[in-house]
Amino acid sequence: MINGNKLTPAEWEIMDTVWILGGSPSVRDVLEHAYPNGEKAYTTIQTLMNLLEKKGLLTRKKIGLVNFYTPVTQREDMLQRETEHLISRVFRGSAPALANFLIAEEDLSLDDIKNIKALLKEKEAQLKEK
Amino acid sequence: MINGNKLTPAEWEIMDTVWILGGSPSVRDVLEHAYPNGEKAYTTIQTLMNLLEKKGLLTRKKIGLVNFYTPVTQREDMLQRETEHLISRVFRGSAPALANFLIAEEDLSLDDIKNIKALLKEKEAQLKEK
DNA sequence: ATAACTTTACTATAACATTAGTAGATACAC
DNA sequence: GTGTATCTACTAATGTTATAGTAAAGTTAT
Repeated sequence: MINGNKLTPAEWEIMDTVWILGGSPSVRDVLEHAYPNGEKAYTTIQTLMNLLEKKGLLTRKKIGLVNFYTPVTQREDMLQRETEHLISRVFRGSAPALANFLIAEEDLSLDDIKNIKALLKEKEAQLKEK
Repeated sequence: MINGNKLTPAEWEIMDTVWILGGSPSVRDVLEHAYPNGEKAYTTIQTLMNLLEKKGLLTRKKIGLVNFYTPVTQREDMLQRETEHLISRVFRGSAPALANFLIAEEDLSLDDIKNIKALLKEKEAQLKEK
């Protein structure tokens, strides 16, 4: 979990791009992938990525002139973190409440439901095993 | 959905307290419920609640000396808004992805699973009906 | 070896979020 | 009716996030 720093929206966009690109992208890599039409300045991304290094979410290594940034966590860790944040803040700490809400309010197809059911079955078996 | 303004954490705390209290609480009501040990100053809450009025999330009505603030939206609208925000930002727009993650990664009890199954069954019936 | 380009490090600024102080009005207890 | 407390409206200070400019250094193509 690295540390308690919450990712800001701009930071999340950067991290997500880094994860999508995979490996150790440079500032330019991220810029071109995330903002292909110059929506943000090169130096903006640079500043943010250096900030993310300071926060411990990226490490960087200079090769020749260029810095390459490697993510410290997996994207999955962030899913966890963000989901738990939603649950605690909005669903008052209840994961089932979020699950219920999802099923009741979000558009799920019959296929989706089938998948979820299968997953539940698995999970159930797992739990009973103990 | 009122408008595009995203609730900040401090604002969310206020709104949540207003919803919990129900009706049309005053600044003092919110302060005492949310920060019973003087964690924040009266005027801080006041400022925030007036801001929330400006943003269109609360309306206020002065009775005698005191302002009473009424929420414009239901808490459920916010659940929706926040959940969809998470889905789009973190789960790349896929509600089923969040559902899967929830089941796989969050601690659900056998009872929880039973409940979810029941809900799914209902939803399924609903979908097939059409 | 110089001009054009890229990258870095550093700095600046603007916007937004958070917190709270102060002055003046009103209410109330006595 | 005067003192105490409460509330409002207004304003200010501080912190955080987001954006980008500039100067200097490295790279490359001619």
